[in-house]
Amino acid sequence: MPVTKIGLTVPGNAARPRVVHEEVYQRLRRAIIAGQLEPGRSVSVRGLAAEFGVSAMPAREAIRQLAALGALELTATRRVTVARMTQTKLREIFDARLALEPDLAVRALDNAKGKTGRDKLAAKLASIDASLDKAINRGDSAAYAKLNSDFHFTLYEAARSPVYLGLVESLWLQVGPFMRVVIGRLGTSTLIDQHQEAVRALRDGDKAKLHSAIREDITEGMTNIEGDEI
Amino acid sequence: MPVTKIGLTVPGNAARPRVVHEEVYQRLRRAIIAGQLEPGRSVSVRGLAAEFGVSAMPAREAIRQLAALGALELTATRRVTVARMTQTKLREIFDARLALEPDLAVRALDNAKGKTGRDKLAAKLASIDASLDKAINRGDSAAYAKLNSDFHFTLYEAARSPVYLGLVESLWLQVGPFMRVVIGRLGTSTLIDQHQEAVRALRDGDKAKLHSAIREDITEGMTNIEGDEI
DNA sequence: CCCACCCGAATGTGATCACAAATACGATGC
DNA sequence: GCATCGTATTTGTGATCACATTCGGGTGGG
Repeated sequence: MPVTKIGLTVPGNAARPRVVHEEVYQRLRRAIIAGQLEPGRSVSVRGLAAEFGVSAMPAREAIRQLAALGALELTATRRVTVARMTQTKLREIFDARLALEPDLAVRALDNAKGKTGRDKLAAKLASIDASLDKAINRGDSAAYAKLNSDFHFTLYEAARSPVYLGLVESLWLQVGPFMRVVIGRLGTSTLIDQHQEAVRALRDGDKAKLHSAIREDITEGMTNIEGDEI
Repeated sequence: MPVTKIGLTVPGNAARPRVVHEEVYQRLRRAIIAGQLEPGRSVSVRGLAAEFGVSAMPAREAIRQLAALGALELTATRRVTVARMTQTKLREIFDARLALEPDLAVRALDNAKGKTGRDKLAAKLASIDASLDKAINRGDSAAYAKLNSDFHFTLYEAARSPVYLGLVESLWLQVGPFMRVVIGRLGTSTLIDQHQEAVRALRDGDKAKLHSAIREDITEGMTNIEGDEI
């Protein structure tokens, strides 16, 4: 029976994703990176479809993509869950982040056109960092997680290095859900803000300092978690 | 209605209960890494399904996964092709490889239990390398590409570092198709075998030497390509 | 001879159905 | 009260269909 369901292509819908599965993928991806999904939480095709008000197909494709990137885990019985964390895996992720993200930040600096370009990017980052500080002060760990990812990826996207960016995104997708839990457990009080150092280095065009600031930021996050229960 | 009774679940089936889309994904993935697919070649759902003798669904899922990893490119019109290469992208991939693969090789060394463990792995690698030399001597660029990927991933898989491995696989998936073209164009005569150095370092347990051997191997591949037509 | 147009074939996407396996949960027996 | 079993529900997977869009190839006009 032909149905020809309408409503999928809304007339006023000028939004970027012209396909439904892409929209589902992007929303789920952002939610995971921002730490809005609890590790181990079950993600089902039909459940996701219902939550987004779409049919099963787009949900299946979004899940398949995120599973390929390591954000979702496939259990032995084909069930799909938000990736859980282990000590060794966490160590690996941080090592890989250290190997990639400082370089990516420097690429962003190299890519910024002149002092004005650097200042423009620095201003954007400083704005995010200001909101981040507010989130810290009010102990809002959810907002913290989201703004922290915003800060890093605003910087990284300025590098215009799609390959590197893809690798780093994959790492954040794997660690995102767990970070949310950890931040919520630790509270935000112990977090020292390394971002200002990075913004300053960006303004000054100081590659070495920017590199070490990002490295410090990652290392700090690691030491805060290390030895924690998983 | 009593349906699932004992006996329907095959008792002796300890082998991983594979699913069709997984099988399609693995075969296509291996083909891409080994450089068996020409860049820019169109990959259609129905075409892939027909080639593997399956229906459209498994083909769709395999394509979606490989697209998420950057192995397949989605054109503006939704068509899917094997990823093409650009100079900047190539440079990025090699930089990322340099940032990850030498460390991953050292992890494999660390992970090998004692001298016997290292010798066992080294023997396996030496065996692959011997086949690789034969491929070089007879100018078989297709076999060269496959054996080269076999050598590297045999080493990398021994690291038992799934996160790192996933990142590196993504890089090889992106560069694989292009490597095949380049190797075919250059011929294999100019290729110096850096693998023996790596095998020796592995036997000796010399981390620094292994690190530099892998680094050299990657750099060499890069210099052979650099300035080439893309 | 070349270019634009047009029509049939191919393709991606979404929707829906069938089926087997796994899970959840309540009933049953001890 | 507790363990065990059976049933109902949920779930992943594969298959197939409908439809709009895009591609390819040939034709007609210049």
